[in-house]
Amino acid sequence: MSIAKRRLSPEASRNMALAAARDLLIETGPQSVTLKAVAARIGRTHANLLHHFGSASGLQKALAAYLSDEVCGMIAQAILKSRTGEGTVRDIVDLTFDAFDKQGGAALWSWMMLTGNEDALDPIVDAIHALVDDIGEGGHEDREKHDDTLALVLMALGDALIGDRLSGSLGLPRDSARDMAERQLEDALERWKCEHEA
Amino acid sequence: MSIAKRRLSPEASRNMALAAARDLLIETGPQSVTLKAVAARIGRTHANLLHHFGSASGLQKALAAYLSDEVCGMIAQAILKSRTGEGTVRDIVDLTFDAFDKQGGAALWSWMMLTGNEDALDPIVDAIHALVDDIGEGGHEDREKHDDTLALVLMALGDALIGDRLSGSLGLPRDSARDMAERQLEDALERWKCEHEA
DNA sequence: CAGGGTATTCACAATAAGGTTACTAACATA
DNA sequence: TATGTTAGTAACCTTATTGTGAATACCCTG
Repeated sequence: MSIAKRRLSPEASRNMALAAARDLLIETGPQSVTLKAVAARIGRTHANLLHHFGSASGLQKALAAYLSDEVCGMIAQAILKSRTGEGTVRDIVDLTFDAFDKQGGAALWSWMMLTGNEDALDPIVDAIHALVDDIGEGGHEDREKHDDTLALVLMALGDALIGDRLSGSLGLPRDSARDMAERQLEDALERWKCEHEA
Repeated sequence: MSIAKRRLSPEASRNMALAAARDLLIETGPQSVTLKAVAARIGRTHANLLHHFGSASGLQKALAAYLSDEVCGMIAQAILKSRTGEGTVRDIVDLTFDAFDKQGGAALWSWMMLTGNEDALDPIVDAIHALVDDIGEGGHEDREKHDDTLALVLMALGDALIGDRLSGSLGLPRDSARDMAERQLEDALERWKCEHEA
């Protein structure tokens, strides 16, 4: 993870730190994303991170932007692929769920909300905005589809947080939520197709 | 909130503390549910809470149990009412969403998950289990319905955490998620009715 | 009323996190 | 080579939170 000994460029240093912070977030949860822990991962001191990010919440905000870009980029790809027929609806569902689950989106986002660090949420919201703009080429179809986007994202977030525990408790297989989301999204697309042809 | 000066019974003391902790959780988020802050609310010292709950995580676990009972009780009532025709599907949706949103369920639950305090989740899962058992009198219809329960709860959790921010960003009214959940739940009930009659 | 149990507090310690300041040393450039 | 800029560090501070142990003061029961 940490190779270079010293005197990295500011950008390289920041990127190393952000990657380490992301890994830490995914592995051990948001509470362990501290200046000291992140610094230790890249062989630096916590004072060094303060030098680069200004403050602890500065690091968090940068991490939010970093993660949002990474994740929204992947989702955008999946949606574009599904549009040209290369990908399926299930791909979109899986990527969205993974973004929140395996890639730490849920941990980060809900942590920001719960700790009231709402500034750090701006880059996330911006990224989603860009993603939605990216997808809806026109503008006529958007409003109806946004309902389904909302439902998909909310389920993905909820599933990442408590899906494991809850589905287990209900006696359901682990990917029930994904199945549900897929079904609902397909219904919505079909409904939209019908209306579009009429 | 705090009237009695001293020497409450252990039970009364615990209940006062838990109610204060719940209010604190709802008003200012889980991070502010500290021994000191809760103690201040009821005119006690943090050492006193340690005496009653053993440790900080003991308090959290007790709070989880307290909240789960409160919340699941309300939902159970709504479901039973809807069954006798006194209540609507929307009532179930609203109560579930409120349980996570206004009553602090989302903050508490996701906090427990994110901080890895999974022991504290047991009472929540137990309460949900009891709720589900309570509702499904038979056993034949359960498995199909559990899918919809899962989707409802996941959306409610997600909505409580980021619904405000996300629906705003998508240009949707604040209760879009509730509308979606209501629609999906009604579809599910109708589907189940058809199958049941056949 | 005396006594014991215990709810409650006080004073203190330990830890961990963010932050500040002054210093060192690498790199670019004149 | 001299010099300014800045990545990086070490040492310290402040604060918040959890936790401990001894000491009080209340209340019930004998």
